[in-house]
Amino acid sequence: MDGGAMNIQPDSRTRLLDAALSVFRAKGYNAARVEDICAAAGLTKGGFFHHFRSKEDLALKAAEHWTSMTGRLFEAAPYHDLEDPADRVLAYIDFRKSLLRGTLAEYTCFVGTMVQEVYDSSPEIRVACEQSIAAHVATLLHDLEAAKQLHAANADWSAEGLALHMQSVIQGAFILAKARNDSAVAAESLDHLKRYVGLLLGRHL
Amino acid sequence: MDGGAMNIQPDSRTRLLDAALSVFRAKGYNAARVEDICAAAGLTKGGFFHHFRSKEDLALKAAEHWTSMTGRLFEAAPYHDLEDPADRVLAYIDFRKSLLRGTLAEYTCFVGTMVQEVYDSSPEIRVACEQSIAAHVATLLHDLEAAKQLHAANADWSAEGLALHMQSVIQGAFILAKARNDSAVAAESLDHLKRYVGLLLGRHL
DNA sequence: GACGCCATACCGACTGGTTGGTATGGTATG
DNA sequence: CATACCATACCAACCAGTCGGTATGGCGTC
Repeated sequence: MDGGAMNIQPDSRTRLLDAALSVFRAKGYNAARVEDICAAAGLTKGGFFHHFRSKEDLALKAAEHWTSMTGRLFEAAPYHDLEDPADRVLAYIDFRKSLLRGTLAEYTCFVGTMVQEVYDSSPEIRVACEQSIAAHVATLLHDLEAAKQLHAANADWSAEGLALHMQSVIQGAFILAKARNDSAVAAESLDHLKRYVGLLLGRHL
Repeated sequence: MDGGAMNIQPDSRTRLLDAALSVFRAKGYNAARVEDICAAAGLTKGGFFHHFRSKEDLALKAAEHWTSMTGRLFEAAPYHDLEDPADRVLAYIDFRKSLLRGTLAEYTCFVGTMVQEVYDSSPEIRVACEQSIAAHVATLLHDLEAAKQLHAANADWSAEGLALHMQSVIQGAFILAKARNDSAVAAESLDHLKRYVGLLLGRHL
């Protein structure tokens, strides 16, 4: 009977992790107070420190949480069905573009936001963010390698380098969107990215 | 006699602004303490609050300072000498790549770093960062428009959109470099950017 | 099935260090 | 002596983390 589906809410620990994702993305790591996260999760500080040793510990676990959340999201995305790996890569960009909905804190990247703030002050968080990005790059890499093999086998760029460049563009698009308070600039940047990848893979303008 | 060239150091206000640039870039806006900046400038808090009303006021002035510093840097850069505007744009990217030297805090973008942290909590700082980016984009725009006119007059992209995309890539490259603690990934991303811009402007691979 | 026992989960008051900002006074210069 | 500039000393608010205590529920035992 325990742990059944009758509970409307996820358990407290998961609520804290979800709250960490949204509060850190909205206010940044340092400006976010532990009690902000507690309030968003419907708990008090006593409960928080029952689940996590420290705020930094929360950040580390939240990065893992982010990795598995986004992992499931992209695993379930429709672009995997296409036959040509180049089409899958281009459809991945379209999918990223379709995610640019709602507020900035809702669609921007948790680890990208956090790592820029703490890359120098918390090596552990930096590594956690690096690994999260690496895990996402890895999911792209197979399609990208297959697409290169098929359409640009002898080109002088590597699939991994291009996958990283794609992440650069996406992360940078978020920064521009934040600076201009407008998601349109991010969408335009993804259009350019799609055109570039298309050119590299033999698609015309 | 005042303000003459005999002083080895710039005046205190300028030292505080310079210190703000480096300390904010290394630690982030929120984690940076006023006294950190004072120490870096060789002053105490009393002196700081003689020149700036608040930490936020400093951030606003530092963004303007950043704009004029980088404005001079790019104005003096060698890429303006090239005849073809497309070559100037490509040489701009090379120049950006040549700046990827030293520590991350030394070469990353001040306003890009700051805006990601405070875009939601301080509208004034966000606008200051937006304007700084816009000013830099404007310096690129003339060359880019001329290059488009010359080499891709009928293409279905705009010079301004491409200039913004270039900034996206650069900002994103900084994030990846921070996450991986390695500037090589940023350089590779700029290589991709150069190839893309080259393709749009009729340069081959 | 009542009881003792213990682990998990959570609350909320408290603390000790930190930090943005202030008050005040000293000194150099014109 | 007025003003600009800057140091020392200080304050009040804030906040991560602690701690004593409570509620709940599972589990073995008689």
